[in-house]
Amino acid sequence: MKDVAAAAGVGLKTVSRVVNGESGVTPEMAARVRAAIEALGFRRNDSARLLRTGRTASVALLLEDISDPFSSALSRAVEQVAATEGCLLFTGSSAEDPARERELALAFCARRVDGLIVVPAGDDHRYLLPEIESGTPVVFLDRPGAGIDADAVLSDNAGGAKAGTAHLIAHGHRRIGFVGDQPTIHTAAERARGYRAAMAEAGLPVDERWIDCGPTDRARVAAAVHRLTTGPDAVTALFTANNRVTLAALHHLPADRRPALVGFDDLELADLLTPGLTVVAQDPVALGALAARRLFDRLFDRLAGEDAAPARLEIPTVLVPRGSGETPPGEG
Amino acid sequence: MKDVAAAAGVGLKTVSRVVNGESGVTPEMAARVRAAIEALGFRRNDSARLLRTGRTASVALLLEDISDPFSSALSRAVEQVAATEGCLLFTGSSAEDPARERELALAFCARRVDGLIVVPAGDDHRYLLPEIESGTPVVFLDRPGAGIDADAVLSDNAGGAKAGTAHLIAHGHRRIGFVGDQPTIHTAAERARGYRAAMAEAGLPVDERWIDCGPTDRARVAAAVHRLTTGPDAVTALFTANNRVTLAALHHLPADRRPALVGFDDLELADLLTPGLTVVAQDPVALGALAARRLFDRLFDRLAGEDAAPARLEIPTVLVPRGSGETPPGEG
DNA sequence: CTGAAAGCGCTTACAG
DNA sequence: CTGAAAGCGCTTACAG
Repeated sequence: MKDVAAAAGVGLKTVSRVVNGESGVTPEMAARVRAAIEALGFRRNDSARLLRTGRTASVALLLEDISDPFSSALSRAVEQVAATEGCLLFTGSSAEDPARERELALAFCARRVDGLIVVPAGDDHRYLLPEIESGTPVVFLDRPGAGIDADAVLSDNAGGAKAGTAHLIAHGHRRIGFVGDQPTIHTAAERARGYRAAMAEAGLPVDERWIDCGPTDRARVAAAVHRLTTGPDAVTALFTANNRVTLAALHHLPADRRPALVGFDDLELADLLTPGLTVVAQDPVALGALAARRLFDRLFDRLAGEDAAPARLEIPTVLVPRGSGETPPGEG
Repeated sequence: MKDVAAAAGVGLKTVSRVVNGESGVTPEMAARVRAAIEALGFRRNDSARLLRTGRTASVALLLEDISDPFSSALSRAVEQVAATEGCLLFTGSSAEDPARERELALAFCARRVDGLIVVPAGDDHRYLLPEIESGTPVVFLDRPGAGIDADAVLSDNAGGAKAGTAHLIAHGHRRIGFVGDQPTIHTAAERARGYRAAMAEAGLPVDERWIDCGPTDRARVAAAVHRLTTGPDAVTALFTANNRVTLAALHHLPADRRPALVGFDDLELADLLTPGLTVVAQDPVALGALAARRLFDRLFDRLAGEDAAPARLEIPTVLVPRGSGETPPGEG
């Protein structure tokens, strides 16, 4: 910019004005500046501009793993809202590792992103308190933050699991297995709660052995599914409480010896399986968009009165019957 | 930082030294600085630091659509390499719109990202020449850049399509349809080339009506598939040249009246369909990782001699037989 | 070991 | 309409 000013024989401020399209520059002066810009191949350094301005026009989205379809759908939705607000988007994956989550979150904050959306991996987010106090809005997504009173945008996990379980009950099942993620994970706990609520509401007893929570690797899920679906006490239906569990269960149980099955979270091609896979579908686009809107509302102080308090916002789920969840107990 | 220096009663440089863990500070001095940092809740502003340093420790990845599984797998791979190099990652989606691609790419460059990886949407990338000349490395991914001599990391599209088509030929097919994306798209053209090469190599004639390229929306693909698979001249096998085409074809053709089918690009659950879906699988993780490594090699001048010339790097594809591509002509 | 000065590339007041 | 000065928050080179 200094070079451009020198080449055009004008002051720095005049170059700045031309670059920013501000009014109050004689046409001939502007032309001279533009010629110099062209000749020198000048492009404004936005990082420098933003340093002076105080904002960085960027937000960060911290995910569990961006290659996961759920995460990438969240990303797209957040990106779209950010673009509307003139912001670029940083993304990062914690790989479900609390230390990495923290490291990345603080790295984003050190860059002074204008806001941060976090899909939490850890169970203690107090490290973000100084950031929030110093004015960086933080919104938690998919799971609430821990030890911290901040906005959270979540699926109606309990409601969805309850609806899915009730659907199996409505098709005649009484003995229903629940295979889920580690109970320390908020979504897993909520979904188990929904399962229990549906059983209780139908007046059905729950044998604790029907509930199998833990890591979602293939081997563990296969073992759980095998245990639940064999022997004299076998369940007649299965509620698989997340994507990876559902996938592992489908692989372990060939279609011809599969109990009724409802999964939490939709899968591409789910409708082309035989039978089609019945799921409780989340709406990642709505989740991501709402989280982003909330973030910008906070950033631009658009929240007034009681809206301004940290809130937990829920997005409903939708039950999509496709065949696997409508099989009566006998056929299993 | 100024405040910290004042509170600790030391110079700016001493604070800087403590923050950066540089040696040559008396323990008691360091302690005083650390106390002040703690008391004031100071966190270094990396954006300012990076302005002085000249680098931004960030790279950008410009995708077609991050919510697409292929794109998000690329992202994850790029992110992982970037993390190794201490860089954060910007991501953005062009939505296959050349104007948006350009706008985003230039916005990233204006932020002075250290490097840019682009999955091209447009057909003219000369707008990036000044950026490359001024020292920002650019690597094209999945498709080559146009009008510009830059690195490109691609799948072996022609080879993959040739292998997929040859696989159908090996199973007795002579009349094979090819349904693909718009021929202006590099990958689509390359895959069509591979199809023709396989047919030529087997000495089989190609009826031009067997090749149907165009937009990949459901309606158009359904029409194409319908036309190709009905009537006296129906083909006995179909090569669907990308993900969306394969998906649309699967939806249009129920399993019981489906010709043999090989798709380009893998799909989750493809192995659970009946029959399993035979595909030519790309390796998005290898693609993304190689592009990122190439970018950093350029950034850090690790390329010597003839390696330094802009290159086109290819990643092989893998044919995964699962059933749909091994049906003989009679059964269609 | 420590710090005052200059500067990264821009913008924000403020005079002319 | 135009520009010189000061400053965003840090680091780099240089004295002490």
